[in-house]
Amino acid sequence: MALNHAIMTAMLDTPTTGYELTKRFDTSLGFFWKASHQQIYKALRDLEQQGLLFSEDVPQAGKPDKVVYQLTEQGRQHLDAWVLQDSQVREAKDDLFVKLYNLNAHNRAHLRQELEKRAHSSAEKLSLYHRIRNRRFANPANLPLREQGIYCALLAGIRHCEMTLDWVEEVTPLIGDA
Amino acid sequence: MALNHAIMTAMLDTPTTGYELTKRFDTSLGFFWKASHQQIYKALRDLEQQGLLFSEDVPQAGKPDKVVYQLTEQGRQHLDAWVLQDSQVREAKDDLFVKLYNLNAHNRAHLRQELEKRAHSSAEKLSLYHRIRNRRFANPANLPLREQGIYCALLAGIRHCEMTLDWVEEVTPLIGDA
DNA sequence: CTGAATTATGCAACTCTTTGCATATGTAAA
DNA sequence: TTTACATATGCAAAGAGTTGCATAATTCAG
Repeated sequence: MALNHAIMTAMLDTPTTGYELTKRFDTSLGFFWKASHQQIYKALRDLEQQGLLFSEDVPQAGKPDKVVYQLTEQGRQHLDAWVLQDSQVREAKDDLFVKLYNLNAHNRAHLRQELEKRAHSSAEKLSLYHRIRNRRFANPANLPLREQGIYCALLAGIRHCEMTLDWVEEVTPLIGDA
Repeated sequence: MALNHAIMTAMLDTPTTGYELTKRFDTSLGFFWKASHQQIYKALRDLEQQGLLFSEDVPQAGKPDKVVYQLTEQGRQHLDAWVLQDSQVREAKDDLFVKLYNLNAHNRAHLRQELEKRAHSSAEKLSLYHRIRNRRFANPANLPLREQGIYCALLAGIRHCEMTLDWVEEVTPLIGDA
């Protein structure tokens, strides 16, 4: 159950609320692990019950009150131990490839559009990744080790987007008819 | 529920048993969509109940009897319609990236090993993909359209493996300490 | 003939994810 | 002042996937 570990990872530095996590899971770590707010709030409660997090109710003026969670020492140890476990690769499941197996004259125009959409969203994400790299990783060699790890993940994201763009450019003519 | 569609896709050409599908989901379509035999047999029964497949019991000599499923006309139409729907991109969830966010002096050696393992399995898969390309797609321009679609998917697989190999090579020194 | 492997299928429990619905407070614009 | 938006949290049902267990026929090696 890596969602729990992703959540704990997101809390390594700073105590956080479910709401903030939800937003962060749309960026940064969220590039590699998506989760809905329903999942997150549930996971936070579960993790607290397991003693891996603890929470404080924080009343706020001008906003609804919030619940701030942070890692316990046990949580930190649990996370450390998890990182040292072997990870099994869970292959991506992607509709688009299944659909490509169905390519025919009747759906080729649609599938070309899907490829374009894919390229478009890759291009957008790529430019976001570039902005992050320029802002946060301008001089990667001098970063603390953990930041380097995050940088490695970012580089994977960048490469993935670039690959998708190249691939779409390569295969669009194969699908042809435009 | 794209598993159902993946199964129907795998049956476009030939009637098939759950057992054969299970094996095929370790290759070909299975590169892009994994499923266990428990999932597959269940899905086959469900699809038959929905009228998208129909089955024949085939007694065999020298082996246990089998149940051969094939697409109904309704199933074919359903699949066609599904291909024309917009597909939402379900991002890959990958432990390894979450773990990289936890990089520290204590786990760097382990994470370097994980990267190596990843590179190794990518290299293996890549050589398998190359074999498939040479055997089945030596002259892609002359293939029927549907085969071209399959070829596009294969090219994505190839690029993905290559990307992974390049990425591991790039980031291994960043993790360093070896 | 016994035990292992292959072919062939299935149930049940559990975990994980998605989807739809729900609630409550406060701010800012129309 | 009504409406929309952002903040902040949650329940419940359904769908999808994993894991463990189970069965049964046949072949083949030892």
